[in-house]
Amino acid sequence: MLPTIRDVAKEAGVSIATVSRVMRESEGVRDATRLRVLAAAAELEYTPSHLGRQLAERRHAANGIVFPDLSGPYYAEVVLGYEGVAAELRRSVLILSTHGRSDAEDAVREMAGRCDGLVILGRTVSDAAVQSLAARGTKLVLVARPPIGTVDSVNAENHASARSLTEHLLSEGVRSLRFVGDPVSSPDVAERWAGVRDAFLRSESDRAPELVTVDELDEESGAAVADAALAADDLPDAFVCGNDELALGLLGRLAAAGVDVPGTVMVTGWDDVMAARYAGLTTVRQPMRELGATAARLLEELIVDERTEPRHELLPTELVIRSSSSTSH
Amino acid sequence: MLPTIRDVAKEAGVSIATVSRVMRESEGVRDATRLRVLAAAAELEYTPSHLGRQLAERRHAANGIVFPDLSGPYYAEVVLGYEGVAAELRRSVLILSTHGRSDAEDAVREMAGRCDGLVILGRTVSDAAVQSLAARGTKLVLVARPPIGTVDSVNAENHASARSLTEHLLSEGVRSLRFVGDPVSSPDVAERWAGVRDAFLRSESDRAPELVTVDELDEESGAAVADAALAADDLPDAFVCGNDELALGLLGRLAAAGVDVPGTVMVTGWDDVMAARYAGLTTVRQPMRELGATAARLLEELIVDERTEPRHELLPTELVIRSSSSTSH
DNA sequence: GACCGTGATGTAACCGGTTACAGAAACCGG
DNA sequence: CCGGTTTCTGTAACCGGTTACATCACGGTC
Repeated sequence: MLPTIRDVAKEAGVSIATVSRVMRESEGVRDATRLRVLAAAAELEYTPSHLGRQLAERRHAANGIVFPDLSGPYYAEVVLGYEGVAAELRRSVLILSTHGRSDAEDAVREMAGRCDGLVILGRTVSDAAVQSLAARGTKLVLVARPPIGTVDSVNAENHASARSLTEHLLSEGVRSLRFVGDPVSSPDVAERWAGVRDAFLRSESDRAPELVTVDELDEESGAAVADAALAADDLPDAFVCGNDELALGLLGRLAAAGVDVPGTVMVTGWDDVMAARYAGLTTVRQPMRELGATAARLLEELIVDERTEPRHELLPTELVIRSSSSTSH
Repeated sequence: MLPTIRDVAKEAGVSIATVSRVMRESEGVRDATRLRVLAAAAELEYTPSHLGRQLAERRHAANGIVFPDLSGPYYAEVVLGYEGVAAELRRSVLILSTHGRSDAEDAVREMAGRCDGLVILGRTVSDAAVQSLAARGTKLVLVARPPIGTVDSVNAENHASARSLTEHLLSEGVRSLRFVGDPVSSPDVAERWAGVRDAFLRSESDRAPELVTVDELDEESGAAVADAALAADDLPDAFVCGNDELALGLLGRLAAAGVDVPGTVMVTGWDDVMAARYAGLTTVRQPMRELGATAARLLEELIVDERTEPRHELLPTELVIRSSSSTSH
């Protein structure tokens, strides 16, 4: 059994209140007493229990972050950005992946009970669950998800970059475009699709852009889309994918089939994950770390400053043109 | 203020002990009473406080995982593998990156005070710190780090795959080899370098393998190594890198300089991160997720079963030959 | 020498649960 | 209808800290 504050008090011949004051570095303890307590604490290798302290102070000094499914590089980067700032603020970080689990909302609620605040990435929990957490006073920041009620949010700009991307493709001679993604499960993807469609329709293109819905935003799904298109001998001028992993999967399958990219078909992704650079994939760069870091700062404000008026951050993105959509790169 | 067990007791007209029994689903509560308590709990939207519960039970139902620096894809994967299993076991997961911080050991100790057990990746904390945690009774599992005392460990096999890799390179005609990495800060890298050197020396090669030490195992360092070699006009037949990120950085710079890979120089990495596939990088695949998952299971055994004899797991690896070291791929 | 103010320390209530043990209620057979 | 079980519920101590308030010792002042 680890030593408690009472053991130290007995060892030093003082009361537990004095030990507490010394450990918390409060004022009003005589130097002689302080040294005696410190000596006793060192002797017993005493460290104050977080549990006792947290219960008395009614705070956790810990925040949580919830992310979906078996996150690829995108979420990992966001979480790392978050962790960096949280650690600076001397807060512990709890993570929770809702991967597949049907009891995700329970798990989130459970985590809320261990934290002073929560960051929620994407559509991991229902709007109703977010509302109910907020109603119970849980401090919340949403990332990659549109604001709900008066809950803070951090998002990357999607519309403008969707327009730039589409205009780039049009200027490269693209006349038919197929968007790959799942606008329902990912708010980001929904905005991207809307932005691409609008920009495409605004041009004098002959065909409306198509939408191919996939279940998961991963390489496998991208490969499946490529297979289907190859089997039907139905390739558009460009595949615009909702994220890089879809695009990479698609690209790999097209290359295996000997299709000329970008000659026959162009492919673009979104996020600019590390692999995109090496695959020569045109994409839209998101500040992934910065998304997490910003969320951590907003959450801290909510907890420490008791800020009440909501804030919504929109971080800039950047079109990155590579060889998968351009002959000059 | 959130409702407490006393509020529910008053609302239901019972004692707090009864409420506790109902919430814990203990035996021996009459159905009529149980329903009354559940109704009161629902009415007040009561959820038991983790803090109070944990203090009374003297357990956290949470584990921590410590990883170095601002981890690239490798650590992210290990953490995800860990999280998946921990969540199944209904344990919360705390993460801590020791990135640069000089007070890393304090932070780890702090985290130990919040958890029932800890997984430590790589050389994030000193051997002495590990020993001292173990001595205080903290349940520990080391990953990607050789065993210390009687502390559990999980590692990927390095020697055999280092030999396979080296033999592959020799069979491709490599006569001079330069290893890139930091054997001091990473035990894995140290083993890899030792394995490569041994295998290379055992052949009838004319030159001993060289070692180039870098500060960080990232793309930037790899690029710097390439730059230095190019500037000195001193390219070996093969760069064998301690991880994929070094290799990718190196590869990118060589490609930019118009050097023929694998014709003029071959490049290999380690880990098989996602980007390695798209860069055509020869590497050694590690079961990254499985490393984390195994660590989670070992830790659970330590905590639940009070197992005392240490276990050391060695997970298999696999040589993956791609175009960066082979003309036939 | 009595009085008072100040600063150091101790006492005890409290944070929100769990649980050993005591006590009450319900049930049983005779 | 009574005593003995059995089953349910309540009381109170405890987990390990924090902190408001009481107390006490001490030094200074008149």
